[in-house]
Amino acid sequence: MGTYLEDLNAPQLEAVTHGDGPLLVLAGAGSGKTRALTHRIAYLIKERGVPPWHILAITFTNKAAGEMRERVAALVPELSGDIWVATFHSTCARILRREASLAGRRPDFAIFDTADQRAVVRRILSVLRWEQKKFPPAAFLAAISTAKNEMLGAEEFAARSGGQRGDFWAQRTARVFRAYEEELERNNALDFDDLLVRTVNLFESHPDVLARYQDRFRYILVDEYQDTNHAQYRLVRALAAGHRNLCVVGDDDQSIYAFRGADPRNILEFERDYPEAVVVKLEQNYRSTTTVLEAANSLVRHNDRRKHKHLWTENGIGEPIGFYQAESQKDEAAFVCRTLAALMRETGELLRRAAVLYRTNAQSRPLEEVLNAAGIPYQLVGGVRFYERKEIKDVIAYLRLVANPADTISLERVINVPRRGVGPVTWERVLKASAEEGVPVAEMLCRAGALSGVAGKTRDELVRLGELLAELRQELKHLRPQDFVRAVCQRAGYTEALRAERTGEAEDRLENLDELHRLAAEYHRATGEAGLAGFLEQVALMGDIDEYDEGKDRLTLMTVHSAKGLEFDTVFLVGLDEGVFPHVRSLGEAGALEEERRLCYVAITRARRRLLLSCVGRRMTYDGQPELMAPSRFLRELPPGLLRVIARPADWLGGGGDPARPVTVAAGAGGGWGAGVGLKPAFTHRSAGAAQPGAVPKPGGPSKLDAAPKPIAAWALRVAGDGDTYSEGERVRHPKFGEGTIVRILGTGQDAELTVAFPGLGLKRLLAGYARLEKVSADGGDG
DNA sequence: GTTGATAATCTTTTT
DNA sequence: GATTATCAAC
Repeated sequence: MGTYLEDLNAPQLEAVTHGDGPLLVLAGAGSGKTRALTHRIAYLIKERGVPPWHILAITFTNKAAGEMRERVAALVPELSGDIWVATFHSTCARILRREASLAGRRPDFAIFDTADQRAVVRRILSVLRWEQKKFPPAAFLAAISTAKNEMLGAEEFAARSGGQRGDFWAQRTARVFRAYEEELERNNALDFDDLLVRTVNLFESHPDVLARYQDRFRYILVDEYQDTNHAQYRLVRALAAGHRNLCVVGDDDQSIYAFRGADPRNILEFERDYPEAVVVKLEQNYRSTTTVLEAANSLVRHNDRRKHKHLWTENGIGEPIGFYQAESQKDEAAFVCRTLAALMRETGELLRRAAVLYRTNAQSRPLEEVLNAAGIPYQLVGGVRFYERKEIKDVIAYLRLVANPADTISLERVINVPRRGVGPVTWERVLKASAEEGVPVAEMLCRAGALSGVAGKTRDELVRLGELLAELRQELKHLRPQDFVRAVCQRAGYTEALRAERTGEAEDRLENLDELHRLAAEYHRATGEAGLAGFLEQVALMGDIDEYDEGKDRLTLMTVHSAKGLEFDTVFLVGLDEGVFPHVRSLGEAGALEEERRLCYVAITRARRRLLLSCVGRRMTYDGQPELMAPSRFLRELPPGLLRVIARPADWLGGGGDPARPVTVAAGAGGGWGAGVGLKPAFTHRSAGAAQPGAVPKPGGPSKLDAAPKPIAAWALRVAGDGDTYSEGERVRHPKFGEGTIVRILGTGQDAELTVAFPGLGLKRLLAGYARLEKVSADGGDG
């Protein structure tokens, strides 16, 4: 009893691990809910003797799935056999492929991502001759997705919208919806929603199939239940109907995916569907300090629509929440850098225990620039993802064509990459011929010779491409995924064209292609699968390559959405400006604003020990005009007493002064902000936090701030150091760019921005305080 | 018919 | 700041 719970020391968690039957766990942030799930799995296997293959654990991201698998493996080293831990989408894809093969149908469907969906709608609009400006594809896609989440097909949607006569938009949407479904069918493709919907339809219409899966998955666990949509709810309901051993874990305060169809009804319907369900509330937080938690509680109390919950913790007060009002995004980024440097110096903080969170991906750019200039290693999660780069998408498109010659969207992408002399007109001819003859587009290419109006070099190139794809398709059973990557890169002339460019950018792309090859090889090693279906599925469903390098000490940058489920010792939450966070698009509607607030709640509760907030106050619009923004209302919703305003970045952690002395300078700065917000320098914590009992919930370790100084990374010394001064015309050496000449200096001292001309590389803008510049003097100083 | 260049247009969040 | 619509030149 309780064997697995020693580290949590919470009796009510036993209800989660040992519980029978339907189990609804309402768990607050940092209450160890994911750990409770893994312990439940361990308990089932070790003490109940449940064979691992009877367990299905559904997580929200692939990353979470990987982590859960690792944790279970650590708890049950003797594990024999596989536990199915996966996201909803990959679970469904696997089920659909398996059932398609069993039923003798094609299991090789493609999975269309958002970009593919948009391309499909664009094509439909152009056929219908509707202007994209008047009929934005995104609007249709959103409506279609909503309908699918509600398990409505195109025909039902049309019937429903026909009932509301005169509804212009609904009727247009119905038309696009129908054409969209036909186009996907023609392409032998499913979108993200289809994966769920088709699986639910399969289960609900084929009881025999469902019964097989019910028998296989006797214990079902679902994490982040508050983010499930209706289709996911139906899926779980169907699967769990057999053995009713369903354990769902969720927190309504962390529901941040309403835009994607997440539906709070699911938690309510859970108690309705399973009247015998045991409900467990986990309200003790094991993650954060009291300060962090109070801030989070105070914020989320401003939401009306929530179940009452009050998180508490035995952890100590901890450090105050830092707040910095920046002048620009660059200044904000510099604040992050210098604060990190100070932290490292004072506490030996590790970079990988810190994260910078922001509302939108676009906010990462200035951060990256400054971090690069400072030489601080970081890891960007999400953003311009690996699989979204052009060269990767191109090669993937070739691969998809090999696997599925009907994939017009992919062919449209690469038919003229590299240049084959194909423009819109030729493409239309290929499409038309393909449709008329009922031949998949890729196979049509082989017959390009018969196409009227296509001749000469263009014709030859098309035939060659068609034959290449056909040849590779013959090899689907024999070649490994990485072989296809290589074959496509070389034989389609793709790498050749890149090499011919001879630019730095092309070099990067070639490197990325090598990386893709490596990933394919890794996939093959892990699964032993030949062919492409599995690899392409992984590519489509995996948001991000698992560059989960725990070994490297790097700062993490990501959106708040991506951060859900993670925790960091130190969290910077940047861009707390009205219009950014909360986002402008949410300001009109109360429900949307509450979701933004929950999002902010999620961000705050990622922090274990230290939370640093900042706002910018102005933003550059696209035409270069600065636009003033008010500080986020969320700042006003935090208890002022918990905040400590940081005037200069170095003031954090003392920076040479008395650490207990409140800093007041910035409180009144900036347009009308100080008074309105009511920030008072009321901070009375000692930031050195000496010997507060339980202040640091780190088991066995020394308290953070009074720990002996650890070796300081080179960059921290650099940032903290006084450094040199520079003058225009001076020669300097950069570790990466080599020698160059300073052509312009803006600002003074460590904050100066240097423009340096590097021969062959052009002009680079560097920050004096961060760039690892050496002066190139007479003695050649290599020191 | 295709290509290159210039002009215009928005910016959430993700499987 | 990056992607897309439009237009003039090969």
